[in-house]
Amino acid sequence: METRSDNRVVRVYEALLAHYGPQHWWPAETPYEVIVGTILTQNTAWVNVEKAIANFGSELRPEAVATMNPDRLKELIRPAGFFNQKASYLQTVTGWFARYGYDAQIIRQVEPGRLRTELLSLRGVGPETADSILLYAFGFPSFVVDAYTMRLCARYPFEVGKDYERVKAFFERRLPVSAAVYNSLHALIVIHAKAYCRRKPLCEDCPLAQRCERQGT
DNA sequence: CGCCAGGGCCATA
DNA sequence: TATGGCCATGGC
Repeated sequence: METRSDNRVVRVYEALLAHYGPQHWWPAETPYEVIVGTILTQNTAWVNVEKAIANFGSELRPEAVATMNPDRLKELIRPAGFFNQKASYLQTVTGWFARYGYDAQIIRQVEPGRLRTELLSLRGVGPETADSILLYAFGFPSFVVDAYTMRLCARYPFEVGKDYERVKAFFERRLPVSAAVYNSLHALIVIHAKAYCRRKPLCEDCPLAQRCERQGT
């Protein structure tokens, strides 16, 4: 098991960075908006999340969502799909945020492992959502693994299984402990997947073409 | 039309 | 541990 001596992950990162340019996520104004986005985007196209986010108007604040009528909340997030469960999930994670006074600065003082455990205990927050909140809402160096990351691993190929925690550790062991790097690489993986996923011609110019067995998808 | 998107929960074996 | 059904909308 190579780790630091294994720079394949860094090479992929550098190739994607050179091809697509620096990425800075998450598209949101506040940490709470990131949290809302992580729930709404679960198995959902981002364009639909944007519609739902827009419906909130000035009520995209934890204080407003916490006390909002569930039926009204469902109506606001309807475009994002799965609105029955997601309305419940949103109020649950908002309740978690309330434990810290809705204060991102306070949360940033807490040990991230403890926050991760708390988040994972919430109904509606799985590993990807928890890591997205830690990384993109609060800036902790917690690498996010999503379906695109799994595909990259399978096709590049990186020989790591499909267990979430194993894949997460695989990347974290091979990258500098840096929220900026984790943020950038996850964003690049998604950008890359969107660019090449399900394209007919398949990528002659794919930045990973040298090693990627089956380009595209 | 059918497919699926920046998942997660739950029941079943 | 590991599948499979389920949730729901909108773009293509």
